[in-house]
Amino acid sequence: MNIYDISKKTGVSIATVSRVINGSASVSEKTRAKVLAAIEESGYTPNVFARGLGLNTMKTIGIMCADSSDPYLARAVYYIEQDLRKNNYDSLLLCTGYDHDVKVKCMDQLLSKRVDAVILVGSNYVEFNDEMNDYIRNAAATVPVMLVNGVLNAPNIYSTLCDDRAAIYEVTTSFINNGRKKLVYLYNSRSYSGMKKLGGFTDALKDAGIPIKKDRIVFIDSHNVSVQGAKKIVSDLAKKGVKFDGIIAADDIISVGVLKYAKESGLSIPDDLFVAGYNNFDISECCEPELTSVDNKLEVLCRHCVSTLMSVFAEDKSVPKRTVFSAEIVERATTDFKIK
Amino acid sequence: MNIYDISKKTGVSIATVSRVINGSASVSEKTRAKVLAAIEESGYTPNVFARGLGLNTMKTIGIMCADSSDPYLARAVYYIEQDLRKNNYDSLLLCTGYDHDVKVKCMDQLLSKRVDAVILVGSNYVEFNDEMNDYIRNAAATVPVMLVNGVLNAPNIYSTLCDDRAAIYEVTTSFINNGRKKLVYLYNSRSYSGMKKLGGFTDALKDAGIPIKKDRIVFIDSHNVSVQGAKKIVSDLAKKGVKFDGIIAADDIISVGVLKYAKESGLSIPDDLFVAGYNNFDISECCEPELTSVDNKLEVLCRHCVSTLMSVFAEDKSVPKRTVFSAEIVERATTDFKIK
DNA sequence: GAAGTAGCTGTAAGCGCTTACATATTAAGT
DNA sequence: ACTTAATATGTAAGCGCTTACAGCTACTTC
Repeated sequence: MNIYDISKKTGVSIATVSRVINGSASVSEKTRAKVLAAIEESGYTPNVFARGLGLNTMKTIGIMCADSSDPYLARAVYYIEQDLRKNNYDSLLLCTGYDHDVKVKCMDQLLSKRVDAVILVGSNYVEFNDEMNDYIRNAAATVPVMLVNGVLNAPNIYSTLCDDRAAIYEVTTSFINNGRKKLVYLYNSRSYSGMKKLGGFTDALKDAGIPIKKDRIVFIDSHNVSVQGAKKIVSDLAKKGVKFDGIIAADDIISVGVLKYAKESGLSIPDDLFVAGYNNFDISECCEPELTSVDNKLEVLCRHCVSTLMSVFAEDKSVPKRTVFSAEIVERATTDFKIK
Repeated sequence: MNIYDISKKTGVSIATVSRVINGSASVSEKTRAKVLAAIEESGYTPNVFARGLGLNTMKTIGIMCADSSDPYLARAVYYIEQDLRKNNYDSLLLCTGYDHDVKVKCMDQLLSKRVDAVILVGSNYVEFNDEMNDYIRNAAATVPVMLVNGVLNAPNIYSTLCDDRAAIYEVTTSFINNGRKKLVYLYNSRSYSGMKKLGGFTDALKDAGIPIKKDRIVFIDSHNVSVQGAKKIVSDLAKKGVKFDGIIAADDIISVGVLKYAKESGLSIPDDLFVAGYNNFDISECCEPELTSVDNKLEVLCRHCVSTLMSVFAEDKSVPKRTVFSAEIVERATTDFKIK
């Protein structure tokens, strides 16, 4: 069952059938109707490979994310896939992990599949070390590259992101305004966005005239990013004699570890300790007490990313290269911000 | 840059280049090396569309899941994508939602993309009403269909699943053996697997000689499957005068709602109330007290599904049509099973 | 040394579609 | 009725690859 069958069935040439399929103009209404009826009746679907050969596109977008089982990234993938499909694009998903070489390899793989664009989901793709971003710039020479939560200034690269720095700055300032001066920051990513967040924390301290101490800024490597891992790290910190009355974490799961530590060591939250997380996951509502967190507007970012991509495809010249949204602080029971 | 360029560069015909690319035999070592070197040097990648036209496959598998932002399904997608890629297959992801018509449409879309197989992830694809499963059987006429957590007996359909019925039976029996007789079962899916779980619950009651009461078996529709939604449902149940000393839920998130209700109404867990969930999500470790749950071996299922698919591709005649794994009950602080 | 054989390699015919260009049809203007 | 332009359709040349088949070379074997 191919285009020739439809051609025979209707008595028109395959060119006309093709025109109908592609919605091209200059086909008479009568012919169009006849062809569509034949297609409908026979259940014919054009062969995508042949189509791809001719059009050099298969209406497929490559989505790269480090780990689609991460609730944050999973949600992003979901939103993106939904919106892409609404626009008649399919999604080729690659979970790359956090290793740079794997990312590069995956990018090659996507490009070799001739995807129409690549969407990089998550702040971990744009490295702070800019040389490592060459693979993204190279890709952009072939297809548009969309960054969700990452920034890279180069032709054909578009960014949609959330002002993470401002959000952490605000959280930190709220802690300070409520008398919490012994602050600890726990972070798990040295990506562009990870460093921005960290900057938000240190800037807030600076602006409040609080000295920045190295041992209060703790990096947690990926295999310790779990409830138990984070709990142990806070516990170790306390054992080392570090005092704290407020802990801000770059990811909710880390904060939950902090809560578990607090419970175990009899700390009362929020009286003895303020805790805030980031991402506003489901878990921030599941834990006890419920967690103050930063909602970084993932759905907004993702939808905007897709709509931007569609504008790029439409060769809309006024497409913004970078769009920044504001995060929203969702206060729950682990903090008590009297002063705003 | 195409196969002709490589042909020119090496002085062999395109047929030979093609043979090298496809690893076909009967190419001399010398020629092979020369061609590979040229490919390497020029960074040539075969055009997948042309390849697809010739071979009628693009080494792409369609993955359908209702909602990749659901932590359970997200993890499944992750495992499957990983394993598929290890086997040089790419993943075309479609999040279909729970609406039957959308599922059917998505299946068509996948088939029209000429995927090499379809993997349906999640128990919601196989409907208890068997007529509704025709779309799956039809698909299986074209490509192998793999079910993760679903069963359908038809040619070219392969199932990998977990014995959910046995798991719920065991949990329920453990509740009963510990003196909990006023049990409530909360479920959110009438899929094949959902009905099996429910059967596990009722069978356990039957075998223990406990009468089954309708108002203790509560269906929660999808928009109430959330912490707050579940909390309200339990609260309403209590208001209606239903007494309970044990609640078993078909999903962890529902159980967390139960915990929130218990806290609010001053119930002590596990003394006043046993609670068990299902799926053993991250959240079961985040909530307070930590949740007893059923680990249904998702990773095992997914990896087995992919390896089965590879066997199907290899035309291995001894591929099992159905493989059942046992779930594992992970006891945490919301129950206290003295007797096993 | 002729004939047969095994191992490589090349030729060319598709795969099913798109589209530039040529041609046929129709409508409009005089 | 006759030209001109606009519209509708057909023809055929690709797109870049795979692969059946044919052809060539270099060995055997008697």
